Amino acid sequence: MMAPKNTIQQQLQIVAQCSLFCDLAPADLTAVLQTATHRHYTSGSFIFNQEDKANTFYVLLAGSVRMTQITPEGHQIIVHFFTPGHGVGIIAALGNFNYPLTAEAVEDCDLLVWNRELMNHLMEKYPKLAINAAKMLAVRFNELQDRYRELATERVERRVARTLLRLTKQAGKKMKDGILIDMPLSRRDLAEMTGTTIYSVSRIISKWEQDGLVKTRREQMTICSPHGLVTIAEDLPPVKPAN
Amino acid sequence: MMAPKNTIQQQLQIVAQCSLFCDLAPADLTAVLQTATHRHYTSGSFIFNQEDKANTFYVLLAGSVRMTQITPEGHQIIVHFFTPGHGVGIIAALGNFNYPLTAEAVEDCDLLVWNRELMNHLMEKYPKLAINAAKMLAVRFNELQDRYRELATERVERRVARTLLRLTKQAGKKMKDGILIDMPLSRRDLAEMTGTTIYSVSRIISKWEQDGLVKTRREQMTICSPHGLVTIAEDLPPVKPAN
DNA sequence: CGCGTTCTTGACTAGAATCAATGCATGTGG
DNA sequence: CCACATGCATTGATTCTAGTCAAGAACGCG
Repeated sequence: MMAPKNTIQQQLQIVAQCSLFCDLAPADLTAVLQTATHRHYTSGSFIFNQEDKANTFYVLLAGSVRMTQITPEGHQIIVHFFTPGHGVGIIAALGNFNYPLTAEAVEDCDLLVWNRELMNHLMEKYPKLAINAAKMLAVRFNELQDRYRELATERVERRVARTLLRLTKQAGKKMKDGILIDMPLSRRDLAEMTGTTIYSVSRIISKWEQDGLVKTRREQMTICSPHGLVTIAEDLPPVKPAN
Repeated sequence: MMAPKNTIQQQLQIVAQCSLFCDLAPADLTAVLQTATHRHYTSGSFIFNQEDKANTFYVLLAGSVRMTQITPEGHQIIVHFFTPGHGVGIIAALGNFNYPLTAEAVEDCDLLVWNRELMNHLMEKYPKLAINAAKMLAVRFNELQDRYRELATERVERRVARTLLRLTKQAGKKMKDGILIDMPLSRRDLAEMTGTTIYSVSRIISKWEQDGLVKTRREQMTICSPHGLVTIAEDLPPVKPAN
C-alpha cells in the first residue's frame, strides 16, 4: 500500500548482511530474493497470530516487531523484539507447526515474505541457506537460554537492568542526555519481558530515576548511566569506595 | 574401551529414527554414519565442559545425559536431560562458539561422534541434514520457550509437577505401583530443573507423598497418580466434587 | 475539556528463599 | 560387624522479595 521506508537498494544491503543470507554466492542470493514478495504492515497491525498455521516466513527490513505469547490463564509474556535484518516466524515455518506466538508491528514495518514450502525447496537447492538458518536458530537458542537462566536465578531488579541494556544494544539511539530506546516501551512491556508485574517495574524505575540512572516519559525511556545499570545487572557493589 | 550396550544393528535403528537423520536416502544415511566415530562414557564422566571450544557433535545412542549450566555466582541450573536418539552439543557446534553448558553422563552412555567441520561439509553435501538439524533445533527452541513461559508465570508447585510429568514421558518405566522415573534423580536435580531450592522441592514432594501421589527413595521417584500431578500442573481443582 | 491509558504509590499478603538443626541412607575402613 | 564419615533429605523458624489490591495522579488524545 504505502511506499517502503528505504529504497530497494538499501533493503538489499540489509538483507545481504542478514545472517540468513551471508556467505551465499551473489548469484544465488539474487535468485533467492527474486522469489520473495514484499509486504508492509502499519504500526499496531498483526503479522500473524498465535495458533495460526505457520506457512509463511518473513525477514524484517524496516521497523520493529514484538513477539508475544499468551498463556491459557491470560498471562502475556513478551518473548522477543525484532529489529531489521532478523527472520520472523522462521522457527514455526521450519518445524511446520502453528505459530506459538503472535507477531505485532510496533512501528511501520517492511518485510520480505516467502511461502513455507518454497523456502523448503530453496533450502534443498542452496544448503548454505539451511545451514545459515540453523546457525541463526542456534544463536537465538542461546539467547533464550541465557534469559531462562536469568529468570531462574536472578532478582527482578537485575533482570530489568539486563533487559534495558539489551534494548539499548538493539534499539539504542545516542542523544545528548543519554541513550534513548527508540521504540514505544511501556512499563507493561518491561514487565512482560522480565517476568514480573508492572508494579514492580514501576517501583524499580522510579528508584533509578531518583538516582539519575534513567529518564522516562510515557512509553519512553532514556538511559543516562549505562554503567550504573551494568553495576546493577552484574550485581557489583555500587559506587561506594568501601566494599 | 568397553563394548557398547546395544548391537550395531540396534544402534542403527535408533539413529534412523532420530529426527536428525529421518527422510535421508538410505545410501546417504550409511555414508553419513560411516564418517562417525563411536565413544563410550561411563556414568559420572563429562562429555564436555562449559566454555570448552565446541568442535564436536554427538548423537546419543544409549544412556542419559544431563546438561547443566553454572552462573558466575555459582548457581547451577539443569537445562535438559537427553535420552537416546537426541543430538548433544549440536547447537554450539553449529554456531561455532564455546559450549554454553556442561554435558555429564548420568548413566553409562554410547555416543556417535562427528567433528564440527566434517558435519558442516556433510550438511553442504546433504541439505536434508541441515534442514533436519534446523527442524530439530526449532522443536527444542519451542520446548525451551514453553519452559521459559512457565518459569515466568507459574508457581513452584506447578513447575515441579510439570517437570515430573515430562520426565515420566522421557524416562518413565511402568511398574506395578506406578511409573518409575528410570534415572538417578535427586531433590537437587529437581530444584535445578525448576528454578527453585531443594527445600521447596522437598516440602512439595513430602506433601505429595502424604497424599499418595508419589513414592520416593533416595534419588528415585515413582509417580503413583499421574492424573493427580496433571491436576496440579494444570491447576485444576482437586478431586473434590464442589468447585 | 473529559476520557481512557499509563504510571505511581501505599498497605497488605503470600509464596518462597534462607538459615539451622537433625534424621536417614549408603558406603568405608578399622 | 560396628563406628564413622558423607551426602541426601526433611522440617521448623524466620525473613524478605515480589505479588496483589486499591486509589489516585499524570499524561495524551479526540
